[in-house]
Amino acid sequence: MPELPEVEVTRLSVASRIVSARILQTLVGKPLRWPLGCEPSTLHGQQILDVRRRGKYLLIDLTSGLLLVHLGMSGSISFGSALPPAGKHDHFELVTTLGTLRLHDPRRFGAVVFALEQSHGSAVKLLGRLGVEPLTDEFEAHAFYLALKQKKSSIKQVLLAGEVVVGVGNIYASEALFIAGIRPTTRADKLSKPRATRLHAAIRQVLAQALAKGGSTLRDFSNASGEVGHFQLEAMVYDRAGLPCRICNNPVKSLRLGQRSTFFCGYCQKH
DNA sequence: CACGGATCCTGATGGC
DNA sequence: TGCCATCAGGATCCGT
Repeated sequence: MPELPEVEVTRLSVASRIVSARILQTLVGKPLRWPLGCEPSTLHGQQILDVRRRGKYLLIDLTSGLLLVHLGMSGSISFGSALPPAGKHDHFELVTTLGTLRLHDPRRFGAVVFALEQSHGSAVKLLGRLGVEPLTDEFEAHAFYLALKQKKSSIKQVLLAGEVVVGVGNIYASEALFIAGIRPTTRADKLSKPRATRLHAAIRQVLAQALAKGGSTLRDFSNASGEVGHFQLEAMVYDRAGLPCRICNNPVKSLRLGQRSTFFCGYCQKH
């Protein structure tokens, strides 16, 4: 389940190898979350200028326009010059002069969308409401506190919504809230400045650590070279319902918040 | 406007 | 080759 660290690891493992490649052919499989938004032939002959990331989106800059790639829940990218034959869950391929970029996505929550200009077009609307990048200086504790003051839903749902800060998915949201000692159900606008500041630091810590370890979620994840992350993050609370809290030994609790499984320690985390 | 719920999809899992 | 229900998850859309 790709969250920000996994998407960034994917980007790092592809970008340097694919930049400057020219697109020769496009293969489209079963429909993904959104239509491509152009004729595949539009891409042919274009050069790949850069691979960037915004939130959980990969942005592939082309000579004219860009491709937005989202891995959804089950998506992964592989890139190489001798990939195995496409399987039934391989739904998009860019054949280039430097190798083939392939999106494998069994559940098809992912997407590849073309946008002509970064400042126009429907595809770029996907990027319009995204919050700040958590691993840059624009993610700043006081501004984070003020933004939370505007939100009345639970802090966990605010994190997942991605309008305040991007890249925090269901796993890292539970983990960051545990580290900050905050109950997932606490209303965002009720967090004091010190607690918001602690959460700010916890989000950075959790995401940076996962990134440093190669984008290891708790489930399987492999980068675009097919290397599986050996360094499995040890979850403090995620998927540990009923197991002893690693800090206080009280059983980890679980509940559903916004249709999402949520884990916390009733002793270590306060409202 | 802001918030909450439904929704898309398929593989894994567990109950019977 | 057992069948069926449930769950997982990101982000958009729709109803209140």
